[in-house]
Amino acid sequence: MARKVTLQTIAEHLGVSRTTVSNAYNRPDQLAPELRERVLATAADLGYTGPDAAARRLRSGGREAIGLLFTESLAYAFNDPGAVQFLQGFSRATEEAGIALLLLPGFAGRPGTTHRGRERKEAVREAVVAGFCAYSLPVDDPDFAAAVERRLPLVVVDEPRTGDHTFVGIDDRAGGRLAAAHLAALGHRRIGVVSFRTADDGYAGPLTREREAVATYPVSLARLVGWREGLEAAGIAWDDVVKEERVTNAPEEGALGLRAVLARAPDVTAILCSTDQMALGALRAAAEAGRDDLSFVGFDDIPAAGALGLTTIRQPLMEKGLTAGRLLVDPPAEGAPREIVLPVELVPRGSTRPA
Amino acid sequence: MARKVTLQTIAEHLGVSRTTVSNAYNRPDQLAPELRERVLATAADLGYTGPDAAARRLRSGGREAIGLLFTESLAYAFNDPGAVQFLQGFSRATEEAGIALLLLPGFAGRPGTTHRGRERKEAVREAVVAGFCAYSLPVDDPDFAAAVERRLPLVVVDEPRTGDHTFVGIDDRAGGRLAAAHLAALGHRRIGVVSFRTADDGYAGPLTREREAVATYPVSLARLVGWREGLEAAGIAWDDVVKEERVTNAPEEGALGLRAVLARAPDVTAILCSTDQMALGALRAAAEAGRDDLSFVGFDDIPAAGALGLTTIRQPLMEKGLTAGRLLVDPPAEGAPREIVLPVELVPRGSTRPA
DNA sequence: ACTCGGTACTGTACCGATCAAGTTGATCGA
DNA sequence: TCGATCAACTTGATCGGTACAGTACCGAGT
Repeated sequence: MARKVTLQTIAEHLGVSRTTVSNAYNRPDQLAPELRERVLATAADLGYTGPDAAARRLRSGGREAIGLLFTESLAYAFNDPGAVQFLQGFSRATEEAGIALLLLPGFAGRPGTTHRGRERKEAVREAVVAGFCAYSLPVDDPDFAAAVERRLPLVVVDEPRTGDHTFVGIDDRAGGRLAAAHLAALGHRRIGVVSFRTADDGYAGPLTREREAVATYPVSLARLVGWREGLEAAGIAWDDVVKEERVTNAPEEGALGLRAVLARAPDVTAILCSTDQMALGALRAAAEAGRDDLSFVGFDDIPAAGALGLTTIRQPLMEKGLTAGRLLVDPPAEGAPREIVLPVELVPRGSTRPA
Repeated sequence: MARKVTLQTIAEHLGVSRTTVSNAYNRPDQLAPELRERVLATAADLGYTGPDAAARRLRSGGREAIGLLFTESLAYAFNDPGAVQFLQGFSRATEEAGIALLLLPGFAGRPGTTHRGRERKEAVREAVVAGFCAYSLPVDDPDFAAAVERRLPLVVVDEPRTGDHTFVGIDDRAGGRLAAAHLAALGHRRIGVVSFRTADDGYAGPLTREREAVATYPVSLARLVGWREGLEAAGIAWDDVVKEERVTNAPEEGALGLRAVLARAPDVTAILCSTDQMALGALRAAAEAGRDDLSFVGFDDIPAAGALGLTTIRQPLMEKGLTAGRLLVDPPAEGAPREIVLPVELVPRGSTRPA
């Protein structure tokens, strides 16, 4: 294959120096307009794609992008209203600073790749960024480890809350308690739970104590614990609660979860869901099954929750993104890592009624 | 300020060579585990952030990201369901190739920046990417010009369709005709139009022939032309149509547009909207004004359109993204630029009724 | 005793540009 | 006529790494 076209190639073609060619691009006032034209023309001829961005960055610096690491595939993230809201806030922060946003590929990988291939880890190592944001990654995520290794400014959103890194999130446990207390106050005693996955093993089915014990998704777990505390405070035993775990945060999964709960315990009167997305699916599945007597509480308060009257625990999704973004755009001076916990709040709507 | 910490710094501290330190990171098998530990330890001490990504990329290559350029601010894009759907498809393509996605900052800029500052142009020049996708940019966009200058693989989505670059889009004009013909077929004769902006001058108000003439947003214009052709084919004069132009693609703007139309022509029976987002706002405003006699047709078929029963022109948003992404992930061999036009289709729903 | 192979490192060139400090030759004011 | 100024380039160093080709040393095989 022919040698790569560089400034040098063009310089030789024209019998001028590299620097002159460089100036044609970066300092038009430094050379004769006529020569500049010729440089640009031969550059076009030779298929030169302009000064190599990596090289010029090495020499001259320039503001760097911020890398963003998602739980799952990007394609999934864009399907998750919560993630999109987060991105909206986050991008506002980077944008205000004139900084680009590098979305790292998720584990979708190319066909032959294993679950979480090395590709993504490589991508993390190669990313030309000034810092990373890890959005809701499980505790044992190897990509998160790769990001930590880069030793760049790092902000963790939601999980994994290591204590060693700047953190932005909410008090999921308190949110869970609010949701459970709300149902209990309405007189519900037979409760079902549709939970987001607790670990990355693809399991779907009854959520056992054993699974709770080894959970690698702290947010899922914290919500579970919150529910438990809220229910127990009202005298409802956790073991009497019918719990179903599903894999992804999508309406269809919520629907499946609800059906599983109803199959095991047709007498439940209220359902706690890990997320609004799942709750909305469960809501629809309940309607389809003719069970419009059920109450539902979600979590997150995505826009659709308001539109469809879902009672939920609100968390400030956009603000979370904005806060995380700002922490990366100009990282605070050294010191103890900051941990920012944003408030949650119960938003009662039509989906919950007295038992 | 102290000299920047590099491989060299660490090498000197330990009395070993640069290469050895480099190997500690990249080829652990090339040195004694014990030494490697020491290298990593002093690196940590000195606050070394690991081998510089730009430098290593310069020397060793590595797969590069794809840059994405949006119409407006990123924060806005994430608020636009159409853009999000596009992103979903696009990211699936890049992800399958294990490539990262670089979202370039929009013109939100930092406080002191002018409308479309140089910052963004700089960002385009500095972006370490293998190619660009321009998503729905106006014809005179300077950032688009900057991207063209980079002479990297470039795919234009929707606009500006230059003829010189690979293009992915739809036949907006045909879509417009379908929408107009649908209303005409239902017997509507007094029609109102709520249009997305035709130029980047911040204008909002009646959409005149003069503005149509100087439009810099070809998609807006094509939809207008399509409506016109469709209506004229049914014997409705374009000048009799009450047209209002609004700035951004958001529900509130659609609501404002509708109110303006009704103020000028309370006797309209149907409304054509440039986008579903605007149509949904208009729909709500109509309900608020007690005008539930009006028919509405949108454009795009975003998810919410289905949920709220809006008649619309469907375009395959996700597929558009997927197609554009694939064209960038492995660019087709040289040759005439490809122009891919995806199909549109009328989706009749509850928002249109006979006059 | 001598080659052989392997381990653990070193030295130097080079990646593709930009930068700071020259070098030229032409123009110009006094 | 002479030095000063300026426009239009060139030279060599440098950015922070990695690749590649050694070198030095050591234990094993014959």
